[in-house]
Amino acid sequence: MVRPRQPLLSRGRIVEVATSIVDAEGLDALSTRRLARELGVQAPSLYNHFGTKDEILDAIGDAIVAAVDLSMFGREPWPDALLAWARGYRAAFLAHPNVVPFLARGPALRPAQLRLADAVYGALFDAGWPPSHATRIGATMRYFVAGSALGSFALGFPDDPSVYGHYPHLADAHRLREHKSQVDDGAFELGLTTLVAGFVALFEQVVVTPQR
Amino acid sequence: MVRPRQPLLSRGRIVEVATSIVDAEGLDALSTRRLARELGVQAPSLYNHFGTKDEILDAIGDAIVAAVDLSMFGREPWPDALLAWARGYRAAFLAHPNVVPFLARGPALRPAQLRLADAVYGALFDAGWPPSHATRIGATMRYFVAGSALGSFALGFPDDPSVYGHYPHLADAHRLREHKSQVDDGAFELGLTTLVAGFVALFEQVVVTPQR
DNA sequence: GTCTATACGCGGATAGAC
DNA sequence: GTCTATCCGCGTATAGAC
Repeated sequence: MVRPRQPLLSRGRIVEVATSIVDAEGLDALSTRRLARELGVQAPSLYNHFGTKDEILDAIGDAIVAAVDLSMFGREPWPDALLAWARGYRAAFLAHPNVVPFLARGPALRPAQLRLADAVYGALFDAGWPPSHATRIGATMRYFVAGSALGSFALGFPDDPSVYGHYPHLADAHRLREHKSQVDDGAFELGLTTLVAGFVALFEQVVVTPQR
Repeated sequence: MVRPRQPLLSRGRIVEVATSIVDAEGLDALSTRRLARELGVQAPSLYNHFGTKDEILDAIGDAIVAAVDLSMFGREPWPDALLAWARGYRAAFLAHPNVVPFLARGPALRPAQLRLADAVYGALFDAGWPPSHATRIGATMRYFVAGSALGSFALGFPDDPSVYGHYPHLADAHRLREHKSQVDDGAFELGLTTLVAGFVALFEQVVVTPQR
């Protein structure tokens, strides 16, 4: 093969192709050899741009989080901003469901996460929430959004009715898969609106009328 | 080696030792060869009891979920039962934090999950919730508990202050790790009590006074 | 600084003997 | 039901060509 004058690889191109492989065929399909082949290159060449395979996966995760819209913070009242942000955050995860299990592997230095935390925390703080409340509300929201993106609730139930013989209350559970989006989206909206409404009520107690 | 009359292996013993390896050293430390060595056996012998390594991991996950206490359902009013169950569910996950990323891989046929879903859904249905609400409340709770068990919020923030130079609102974020339990437990309790309180209010609207 | 060629050790898994 | 022998793909280290 003729060696081109311009580099064949760049971090951006590697992340792009890696994301498409994971999206199409899952995390296990992403090997360094496979990725290199699709990039027209040999596997060790990747190590000129990333130290390890995990760093490539971290970069994929970072790109996904970086795509989350944060523009509502500071432009809308904090409860509306929280709602819009959470919906966008979940949508960004659901666009790359195969990556989510990797994101669950634990904390990593992903700059986009810090930008996001800064925006959420900052909006709550600027609205008048005490720091400890702002932190906990941000964490609570992340727990909920991450959990809802993590795996479909409906898909956890096989559509074979015979599975449910010994579970008296699950006689209709085999139909959950058919109504996947109603179930999953409905549960997300129920939880989201319940949380934000609760925070609005708490705001009244903690910030607006803190005296007895 | 002398061939023993009694089988050396059983599913239970395999799962037990595999769990201890994962708990002590993480998911990556669990290889079939390592597991076999600790069981006093050669790696391929494991395949007489499990079809793949993933089946072993599924069995670990199932054992963890099976340990979640469900006895409060039917014994306590549904809001109290939900609170107690959610705390126990999270505690069961936090007792085996290294397994959680595997559980995030998606739904699998894990019988203990069905038993759990049956208990939660049944308690809500018996309390008077319409099926669609009972389903969504169960899913919402699972999202939240799974998300909060998935990864510490506090540990996502490095304790090196210099990281936060460009994030105006995160000037004190390097101290989050010190207060890990306050942050993580506090956020869990905030979200949990907010959700259940919201469901109690909704119950009033949907079930107690559905007219007008 | 970027890519190729080669190689090491370990992983999951299978086939067949006992 | 467990063993031995073996296969193949994996992440990645290293050396050297350009």
